[in-house]
Amino acid sequence: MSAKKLSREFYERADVVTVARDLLGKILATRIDGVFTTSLITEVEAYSGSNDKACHTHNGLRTARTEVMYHQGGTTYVYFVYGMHHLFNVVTNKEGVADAVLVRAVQPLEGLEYMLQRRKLAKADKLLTSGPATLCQALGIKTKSHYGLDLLGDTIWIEEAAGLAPYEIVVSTRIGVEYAEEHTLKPWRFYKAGTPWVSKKLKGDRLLSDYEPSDWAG
DNA sequence: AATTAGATGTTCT
DNA sequence: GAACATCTAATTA
Repeated sequence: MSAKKLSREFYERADVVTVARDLLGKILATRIDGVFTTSLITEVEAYSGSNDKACHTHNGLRTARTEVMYHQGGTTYVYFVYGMHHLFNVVTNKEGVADAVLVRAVQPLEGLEYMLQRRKLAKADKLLTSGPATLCQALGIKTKSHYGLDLLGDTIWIEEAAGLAPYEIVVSTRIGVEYAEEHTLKPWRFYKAGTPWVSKKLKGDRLLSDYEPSDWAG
């Protein structure tokens, strides 16, 4: 593989929405429990500490759970929800600013048989890794050992994809944040157009090239 | 095809 | 004690 890890500067950029969009089409690699996997990032959501009621660090909330969101860009933020699921996030922005990108779906590449094994599935369809909790299962990501890791390290990292065909991006509202009031309908979710590796498609989703901010007004 | 219910435990009020 | 960046199986049509 002639792959190149994304730089610290990539993650530390100030606009988390832009970083989220740029993470689409990158390679997410893990070496966990002796198993190497790679996958293509196909769906993401941005969460902003400074202006987003859906974000765990809204209002500067700083607790044991959210601590790593304040670390430098390129750190992993893995947390446990609903009593049974782990979700994987990429911390962005500079140290002290708590933004993150939730990875919601990936397309399996290498290590497919191990992903199937971990998910106890027989076939590699979208059930395998389309959804923030299922992809963590498939990749072996767990809160305890994978919280606060450096993405420039060698357990979980993200690479530039080589020779990727051009693709369009879909803009959408985020999933499962109905409690976030005026931020519920913000267009901060992105996925690769046409791919089956997406958790959900919503009415109102639009190609980025056709997107008008007024589409989500009101 | 679309909707609903139940599982489960950590975190924050 | 309530809420939770979810998934799956079961139910309704």
